[in-house]
Amino acid sequence: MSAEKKSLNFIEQIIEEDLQNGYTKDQLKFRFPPEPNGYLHIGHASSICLNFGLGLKYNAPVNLRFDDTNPIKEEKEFVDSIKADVEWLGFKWAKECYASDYFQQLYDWTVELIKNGDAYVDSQTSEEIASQKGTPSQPGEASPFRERSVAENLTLFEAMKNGETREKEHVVRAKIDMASPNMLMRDPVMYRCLHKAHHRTGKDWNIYPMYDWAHGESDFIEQISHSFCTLEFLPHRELYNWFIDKVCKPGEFPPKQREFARRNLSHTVVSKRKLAHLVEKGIVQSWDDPRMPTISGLRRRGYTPTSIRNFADSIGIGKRENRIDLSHLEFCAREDLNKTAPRVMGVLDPLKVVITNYPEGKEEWLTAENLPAEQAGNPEDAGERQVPFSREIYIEKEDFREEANRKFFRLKLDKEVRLKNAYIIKAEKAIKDEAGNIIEVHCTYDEESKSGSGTEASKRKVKGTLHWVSVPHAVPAEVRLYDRLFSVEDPTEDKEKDFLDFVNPDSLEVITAYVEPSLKEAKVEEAFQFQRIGYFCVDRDSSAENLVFNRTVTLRDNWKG
RNA sequence: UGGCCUAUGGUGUAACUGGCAACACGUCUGGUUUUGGUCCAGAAGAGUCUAGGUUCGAGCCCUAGUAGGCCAACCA
Repeated sequence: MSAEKKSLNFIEQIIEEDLQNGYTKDQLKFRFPPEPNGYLHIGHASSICLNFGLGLKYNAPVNLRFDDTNPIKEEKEFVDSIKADVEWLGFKWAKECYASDYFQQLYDWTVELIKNGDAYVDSQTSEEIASQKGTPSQPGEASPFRERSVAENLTLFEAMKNGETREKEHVVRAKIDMASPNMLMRDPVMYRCLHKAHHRTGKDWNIYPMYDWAHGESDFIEQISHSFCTLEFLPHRELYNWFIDKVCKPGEFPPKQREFARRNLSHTVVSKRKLAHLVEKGIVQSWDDPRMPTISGLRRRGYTPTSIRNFADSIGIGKRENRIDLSHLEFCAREDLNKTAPRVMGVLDPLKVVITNYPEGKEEWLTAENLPAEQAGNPEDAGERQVPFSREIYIEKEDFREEANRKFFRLKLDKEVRLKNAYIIKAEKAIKDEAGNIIEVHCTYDEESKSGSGTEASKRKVKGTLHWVSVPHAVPAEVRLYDRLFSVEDPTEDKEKDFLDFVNPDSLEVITAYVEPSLKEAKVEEAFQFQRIGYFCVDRDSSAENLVFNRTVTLRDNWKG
């Protein structure tokens, strides 16, 4: 527990001020209100962490509320994926709510509004309504139906509700101000007729409320104290308050909406519509493709809940346009994985090494620790394992050069290098094919130099240490090397071009690697550090016969070789 | 022919009711290291969009510009 006071973001400042100006702590209540029409992405993660984080900080309830007012776009599949994502991130909601739970209440309130002359049924086409709306700089004009009698409005509204009117024939509008500088106040539509089954209410309703006439009221019904949304809803605030004012009786508690800037990430897109496009076009395979910035994609890529929460917390919350560099997300992945991911050895691009003075047919099982001492809080827990060693091993092709300057800490002719957890070897000869490519390296090993043996030879300082895998014991594995999905920081910046023009053609490379046999036991989603290479996790496509690993992120690499 | 929001190192956030710009990522040095990882030590990098004003003093307040964003879906 650190008592040091962290500076508050502007959202927390608002809450603190409210707490000083009359709000009590038990009035505090938040919500995360996704529309179930797609998968959650890293931007939503920010919002989830904000709202649930506030809940944790103030010990206040946080509802998970599905904004399901549009049956044309919404599906149960998305409800389920959203719940799974929020849970996976590690948050618990107080209540699972649905805007559709409030359809009756919304209907009753609308009847009241009509009776009070605050709403009316408009029987024009959407085009007519749009043309009367005016422009941001010119006032709109009133609908010819604006002064319809209360009785007629009520009759029509009832008919709409009962499905006795056609879709598009009528809408209900709030009667506010056609000259308002805020376009949203120019008699916004509250209800439209949709003869479409809803994923929860079935065929009960033929009218569905619009966002503005549902969201604030849902907040009010649930007695949410602070309703946080992204900046594009700022102009909606006036309407939000107008509606709340109509339903909130004296003594009742009106929620307040406040807005923050959505988070953008470099080299990707953070928009449900664009992400859906990537899936539909087959540019990625699914919503949870490991290249997707969706929560399910990041999960499959190997990101941990902790890493995502740390990311959200560390980028903070603000009101200005932003684009967080991908390297910051990657840092968060490494930071967490470094502490927890067992170290293993795998060779991505193999070069065979024959240790000529090692007896043919001999094999040894050497001890390797799963986590370096400095990472293993309790070394007992991390444990150690045995890795097989033999006369023929694979090393990484790039780890051998016939000659190189002294900055090259790896294997070169006539020089020594340490094999991690094993022996010190010296390169004697490079074997080449007719084209001159090195296809094999012959080495000798120092039998006395075995790691952990405690001999003088084992303690010798050699500058380089290489990872390796014994050839006869090597397990082939499919490894999916992922890179940024887009080759530019902001694929949407160039308005002349389609964002798809900037897709990185090399965002996925599939290779066969050779890994140590202990990995045969690896379970789906388990994360490992392939030493000297990066963090990898077991993909859900993996099986005992065909291991599949996803590269989450490479290790940081300071070598400018 | 409008209204609203925003403007701090390369990036993202800070700077309590005005008191000589901080933290993280990234970059660069050096040390440690059986991972060119981790860890440790250090450095460079903004004088806070511009111009005025208020003030003993302004990134914070005021005015006017400039730039970017949002607003005219029976979407959310």
